[in-house]
Amino acid sequence: MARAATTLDVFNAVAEPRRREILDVLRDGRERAVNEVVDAVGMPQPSVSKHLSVLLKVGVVSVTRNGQMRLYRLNGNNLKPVHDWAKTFERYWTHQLDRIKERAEQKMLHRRQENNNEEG
Amino acid sequence: MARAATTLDVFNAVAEPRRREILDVLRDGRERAVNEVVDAVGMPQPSVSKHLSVLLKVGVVSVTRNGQMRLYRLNGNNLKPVHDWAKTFERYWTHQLDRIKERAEQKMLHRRQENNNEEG
DNA sequence: TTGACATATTCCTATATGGGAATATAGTGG
DNA sequence: CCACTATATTCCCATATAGGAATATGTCAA
Repeated sequence: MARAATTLDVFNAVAEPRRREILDVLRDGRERAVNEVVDAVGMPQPSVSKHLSVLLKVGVVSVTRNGQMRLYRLNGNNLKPVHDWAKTFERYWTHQLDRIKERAEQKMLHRRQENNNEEG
Repeated sequence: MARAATTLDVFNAVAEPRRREILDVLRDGRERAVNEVVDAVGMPQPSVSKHLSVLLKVGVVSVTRNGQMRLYRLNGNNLKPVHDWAKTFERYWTHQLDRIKERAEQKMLHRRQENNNEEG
């Protein structure tokens, strides 16, 4: 099997830096025409359209027609799974001192185990 | 250009569900031999080794030799960028009521604008 | 050395890009 | 209908998988 489709889920969709850039532009919640996004990120229009298409498929943005323009708006709540997952590792950077302490303790433990092995 | 390498950054590395599964197993911070991970996730050993290799390259795990075993340990703080980025969209799910209110207000605004356009 | 165990690596293949260029589609105003 | 603007789509191609199978590498134990 090859790599999963970028349109499979949010994790795959936001793995692409350009797409995160686009989402950053839309972060304020205001809807924007494709060309506004193009100007903001400085990528070719077809690229932006393609990326927006991926983001649309995973539901991270929604689109509305307005004349000849298509207004894209962020659907931020669909990024929650990414946040939630990453948050389960929060203690690794929140309680840095605790972690350092833990690691030191584990090292001590290992030393003891190794000594035991050598002795046994 | 093709899709970016999974070893390019953390976002690409954790886009793969199997790798997130492996990280979940290591989340408690205890180091584990490859076979322990294999038993925990129920994937073929070569797959696990490959995934661990990717995770190692982006620095999300570290490895230590112990006899014929290799003990992998989570390096959780390297997941912080993912958390930090996702967190910038936090208001979309934290202040749900506020968001609903905002959207309602934007709709009103649009209606007014449309009316203005029709009138003008 | 030999056998068993733990891991990593190699091969192979189907698949999914992402970018650039060119083009198609569609709505607007005249 | 025509020129113009805004977007989407199509083509083509180099590249990077992820999985399965088979195999190599490394280590321990007797």
